[in-house]
Amino acid sequence: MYIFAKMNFQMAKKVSISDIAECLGVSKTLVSLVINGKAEQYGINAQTKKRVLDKVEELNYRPNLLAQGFRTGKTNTIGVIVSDIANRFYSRIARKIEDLAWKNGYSVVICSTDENVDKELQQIKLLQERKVDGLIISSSQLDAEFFNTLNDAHFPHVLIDRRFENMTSSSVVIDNQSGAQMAVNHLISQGYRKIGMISITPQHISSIRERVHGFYQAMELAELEVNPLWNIDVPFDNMENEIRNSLQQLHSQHNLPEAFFTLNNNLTSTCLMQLRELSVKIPSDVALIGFDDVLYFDFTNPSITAIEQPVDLISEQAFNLLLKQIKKNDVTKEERSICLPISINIRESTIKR
Amino acid sequence: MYIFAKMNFQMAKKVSISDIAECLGVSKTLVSLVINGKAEQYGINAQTKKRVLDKVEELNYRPNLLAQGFRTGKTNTIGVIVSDIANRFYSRIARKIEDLAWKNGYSVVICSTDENVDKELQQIKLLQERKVDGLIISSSQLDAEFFNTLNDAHFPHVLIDRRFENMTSSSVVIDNQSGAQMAVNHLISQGYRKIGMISITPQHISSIRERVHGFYQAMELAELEVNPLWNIDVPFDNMENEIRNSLQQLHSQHNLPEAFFTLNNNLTSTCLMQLRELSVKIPSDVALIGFDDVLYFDFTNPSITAIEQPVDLISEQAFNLLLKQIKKNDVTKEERSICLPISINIRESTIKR
DNA sequence: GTGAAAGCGCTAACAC
DNA sequence: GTGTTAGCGCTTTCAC
Repeated sequence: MYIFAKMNFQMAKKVSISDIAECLGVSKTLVSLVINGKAEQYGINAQTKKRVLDKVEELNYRPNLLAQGFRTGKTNTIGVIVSDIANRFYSRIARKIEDLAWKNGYSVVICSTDENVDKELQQIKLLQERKVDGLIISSSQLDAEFFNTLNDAHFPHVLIDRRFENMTSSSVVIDNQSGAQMAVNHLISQGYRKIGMISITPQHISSIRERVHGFYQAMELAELEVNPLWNIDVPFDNMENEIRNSLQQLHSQHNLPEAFFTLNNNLTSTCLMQLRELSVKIPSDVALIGFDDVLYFDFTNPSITAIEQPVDLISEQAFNLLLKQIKKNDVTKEERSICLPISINIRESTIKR
Repeated sequence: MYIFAKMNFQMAKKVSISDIAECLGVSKTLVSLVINGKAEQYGINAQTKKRVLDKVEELNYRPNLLAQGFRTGKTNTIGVIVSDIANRFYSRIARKIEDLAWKNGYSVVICSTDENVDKELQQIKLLQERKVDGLIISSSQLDAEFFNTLNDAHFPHVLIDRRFENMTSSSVVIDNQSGAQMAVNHLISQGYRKIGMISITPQHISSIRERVHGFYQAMELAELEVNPLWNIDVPFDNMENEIRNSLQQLHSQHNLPEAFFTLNNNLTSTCLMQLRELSVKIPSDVALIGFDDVLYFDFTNPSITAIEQPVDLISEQAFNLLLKQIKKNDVTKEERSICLPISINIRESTIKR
C-alpha cells in the first residue's frame, strides 16, 4: 500500500480531463459527468462509463482542484479562526475539527487573531476571498450585526466559545454561567466564604461576561459579600505582571481571600505560579479553582480543581452545524443555538483538610 | 478604522477586472498590470495608472484569488504537516509559522498525521493538488528518497524536527544528540549512576534515534553501565499503559534506577504521573529529566528538569528556508541543513539534596 | 446518450 | 504606452 501510494505520487504529472477525452475519443463533458458521479443521472452508457473510469485509473488522473474551485466556487476547505492556536483549549478544538474535516474531505486553514478585531476582520475577508466553504470562529470583538449580515448572505459559519445577543448565526457555546456557579458553590460547600475572582479584559467577550455573571449570582444566592479588592481584572496581553502585582499587594497587606476563582486556564496557571512564588499555601492559605481544565492540572503541586469544557463535543457540534449549512440543509432556529453542559473535576487545590 | 473595514466588508460584491476596464474604457491587460504593480516596468502613463487605482478603490475591487491561483499556480498558501497539532510542541511551532506567514501574506493549512505514513502521503498529495506554494513538515516515516524526488521537482518544502540521511531537501532540526548527552551529564554531575531511559517507538524517527544515541554515548564516556531492564520502550499509541506496567514491575522488584531520562514531553508527563502514583519520591528515590520543555514543568510537583528546544527559532528558520525556495532563490548546500542548539532548564526533579 | 461551445477571472505573449 | 487575444481546466447549458 505504502509503496503503491508512493509510486502514484511520483507519477503525478499533469493529465487533464481533455487528455482523457482525447484518448477515448469522447467529449470532455462526458468525462466530467462520469468523474463527478453524474453518469446515471444523465443516462450514460454503463460501458462508456467504465471506459472513462478505467482510463482515469490508468492515466492516474487527478482533477485540478484550483480549476474546479474557480469554476464552482467550492474549495472543500474550511477556515478556523481563534484567538491563539497555541492555547491548549483551541489547539484541541482545532485538532478535533481537523479530524472531522479530513473524514469529510475538507482541509482546514487556521488563523489566530490575538484578540485583535482588525486582524480578525481581515482574516475573515481573506478566507472569504479564498472561497473557503465555511468558517468556524471564536470571535474576539465583532458583533451580532456583523454576523447577521454574514448569515443573510448565506455564508456558512458557526461561532464557538463566544456568541452575541440577537444573533441569527449558528453557535456552539458552553454553559458558562452554570460553570461559574458550580465553581463558587463547590468552594462554598468546602467552607470558603471570602472568595475572589481573577478575570480578563476585554470583558465584553460573552464567555467571560457570563462567567463573571455566574460568579456574582452564586455569591448573591449564598448571601456572601463580594469584596472588590479581591476581584482582579487583568488585560489579555499583560496577564502575568498584573496578577503578580495584585497578589503581592494583597499578600503584603495580609488581605488575601480564602479562595480564588480564575476564569481561564492561563489565568489559573499564572495564579498558581504566583501564589507559589509568594509561598502562599494552597489550599490551606488560599484555595484555587479554575475555569477550563487541562491535563496537567492533575499533577501540579497541588493538583487543581477545574471546570471542564466538553472540547470534543463543541468541535463535533460546530462541525455538524457547519456541514449542514454547506450542504444547504436548513438549520432551524432551535438547532442553531447550542449550549453544552460543563462538569467539575475536584482535586487538591480546593479540598479543606 | 474598524467601522471602515466593516463597511468595506459589506460592500464586497463581485467586481472583476473587466468591470474596471470597461468603466475606464481601457483594456483588462492594463488594469491587471497596474494592479500587479508592473506599471513602471511596462512604462504605463502615471495618470492612467492613477485612474485605474482610483477606480479600484472606488469600486472596492478585490481580485478573485481562485482565478488568480488557477492562472498562476500560486496560492499564497503554505501547508504545515505534523503528527499532532494538539501536542504543545507542534502547536507552538504552528502558531509561530502562522504569524510569519500572515506577515508575508500567506495562509496556513494544517494537517495532523497521527504518525501514519499513508495519511501523511495523502495529505502531501492533497496539498500539492491544492497548489500550496510550499510545505513545512515533520515527517513520520517517509524517507530521503521520497523527499529528494520532491526536491528534484523543485517543490518548496522544509523538514522540521526530523530528517533523513542523504537527503537533499532543506531541514531544520535541533541537536538531539548533544541534548541527550547534556541530560545524562547533568544527571551524572548530580551523582546519579544508575540511569534508565524511557523512549518511544517507532525508533527510526531521526529525533528519537539521535537522542537514544546521545544517551548511550554519554553513558559510555562516563564508563557507566546501561542496564537493559531500565530501558523502557513504549509504542506511540499505548504510552500510558506500557509505562505504568514497566514502572510497576521495576518498583515491585525494588529495581528502579536512580534516574530516568525521558525522550519527549509526553513521556515525561506520563512518567511523572506514574511515579507519583507509585509514591516514588522524586528526586530522592528516582530523579527525572525530560527532553522537550513545556511551561508547566515549572510548577508540577516537583518541578521538572528538561532540555529546551528553541521553538521560535525552529519556526523562523524553517519559514525563511521555505520562503527562499518559493521566491526561487537558491538554497545552498550549506544553508539547507540547519541544526539548532538546545539548552537545559534545571529544576527540582534532578537536584540531589 | 453524447457533444459543442461558452465562460468563470485572470495573466501574458505578442501586436500595434 | 496600450490593446488583442489565447488559454489555464473545469462545469454546464443547450443542441443534436
